[in-house]
Formats: sequence, structure tokens, C-alpha cells
Amino acid sequence: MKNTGKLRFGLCCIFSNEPIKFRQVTAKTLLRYPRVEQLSRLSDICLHNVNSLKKSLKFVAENGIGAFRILSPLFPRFTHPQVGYQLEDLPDAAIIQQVFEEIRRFRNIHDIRLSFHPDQFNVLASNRDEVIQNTTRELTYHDMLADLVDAEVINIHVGGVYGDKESALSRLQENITRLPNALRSRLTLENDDVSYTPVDLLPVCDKLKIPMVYDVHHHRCFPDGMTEEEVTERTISLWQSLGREPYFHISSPKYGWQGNSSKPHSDYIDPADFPLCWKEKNATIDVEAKTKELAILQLQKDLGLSKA
DNA sequence: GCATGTCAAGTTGTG
DNA sequence: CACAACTTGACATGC
Repeated sequence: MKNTGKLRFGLCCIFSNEPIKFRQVTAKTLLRYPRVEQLSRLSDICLHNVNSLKKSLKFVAENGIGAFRILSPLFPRFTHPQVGYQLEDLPDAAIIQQVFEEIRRFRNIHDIRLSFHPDQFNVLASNRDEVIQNTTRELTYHDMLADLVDAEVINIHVGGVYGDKESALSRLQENITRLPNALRSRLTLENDDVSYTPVDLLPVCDKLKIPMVYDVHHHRCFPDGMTEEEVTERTISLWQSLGREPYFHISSPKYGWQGNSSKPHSDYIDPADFPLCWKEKNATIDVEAKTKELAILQLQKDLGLSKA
């Protein structure tokens, strides 16, 4: 993989101002129609969404943004037990494949780093077999998409503690080692704001050779005794030991840092929240903010990293 | 049109 | 116990 040797920012999933939209459909709606019509509706949406993805990468490349997080329901309800489907079931499968091909080429030429962040239902530490099976199915879907677009990272949280963190972490490790190799090589673990800190995750990541995505906002919400500098260095060495570029997340809290249980993301990133030790690093930083691409462009400006 | 309730899924903390 | 929060609102319905 090409490496620019610079800090790059990542846009998460959707746009604020830019007229690029992704479509959705619920299982409930689909279930009102016979299978043939379900597939035809799904095909329309999937084709629309891959075209939107292509536009997204174009925007990203034109604006000096180096990474893009792809929204999980790019193919809505793909793994749903009643209405789930395969790519080849869709009437537009061939065209969709062709758009994927264009996306892969574009990504490669412009060195755009692609990732996924499967949502909170994916819990590899669960003590319920059903949850593990659903998670595995969902991660396999993400891995298929990752193949189609040449994405590097599938990033998840550990999830629950179940009153015993050691056991949960050991189940996590057990379940990770059972995943197919290709999927495992894309998997990353992210520290969260209520249960698992970098202190919890780094030893597991070292052992399994799974890199950690360091979310500094979560770390500030849920500190663990390590400094931001220490975690940054450990994160970098983990990724570098695998020959890969480190991955960070940044966001600003909407209602300040006062002991507020509710911590929605702010519209923009306060440059004061950007860790000094991240500057000059060779790393990718996903920007999690309500105003999406506007927040990235503003942050690039604030930090003197604008394209121009 | 526009306002409002709903959507597959897990887990936790707050009020 | 109900609900919001989490990486992200969009969609369906009813007026």
C-alpha cells in the first residue's frame, strides 16, 4: 500500500452539505412485497449507494481528505434473516460489480484509505452463541464489501463486560481466532467510553496482532492512567509492527467536558481538542463530527494542513 | 409538503 | 423500569 508519509483525515459515512446521499430500506417495508419485487427494490438502492460511494471518493480526493469510512448499510438488510440476499441475486448485479471495479481503481490511484465500523450489535465478547453467530455473519458481510472496494479496516468495539472483564476478554480472543484469516487481518479494536480502555485492549491487541484504533475522545471520557502520548506511541508501534499506518479517531463533546452523562458529538472539532502529539505523525484520523466534511475542511484549515 | 413514529440486532449508565 | 447513547438518520406514514 502506498504511504504518503503525512497526517490524513478520514470522513465518516455521510455528508452534511454535499449532495451525496445514501438510501435505506427497512425489512418491514420489504416484507410487504413478493421476493422478486424485494430484490428489484434492493437492487435499485444498492446501485444508487455504490454510485454514491463513487461520488464520495471523488469528493474526498478533490478535497485533500485521505480516508473514508463506509456506512454499514451500503447494502441494506443484507444479513437480515427474512429478507437477506446475495449480490448475485440482484437484477443489477453486473452493473454494481462494474461500479465496484471503478471504485477499486479510483481508491488505488488516489490512495484513499477505506474502513468500516460495524455497529454496536457486533459483540465478539458475548456469552451468547446466537450473538456470536449474528456478529460473525455481519462481519463476513463487511469483509465481502471490503474485498469489493479494497478496504483495509473493519473496526469494532469489544462491547459488554458481563460483570467479569477477564472472561469477556478471553471469549473475545477465542472468537477472534476462529474468524476467517482474511477477515481477521482487517479487524481492529477500538477503546470505548464506558467499558474497555487502552490499558484493557493493548495487551490483547499485542497478543493477537490485531491493531488498536485509538479514540482519544473516548479515552478522555474514560481515562485509565495512561497518558495520551503513551497510548499514541503504543498504538503507532502496534500498527507499524504490522507494516501498517496507525488509525485514530477524534471528536469534540457537544456540551463541554463537565460531568455530563450524555456526550453527543459536537458540530465541529475544537482544534484545542486535537492532541499535540498527533501532529507530524504518519497516521489516519477519522473526524467524528455532525457537520461531516465541513468539520474536516475546517480542522485542516485550523491546523494549517489545508490542501492548498 | 411537513411532522412524527419507526427501524433487526447489544450493552451500559442515568433518571 | 424506560430510555438514550453509541460511528451515522433515513424512511414510512398520516395529516
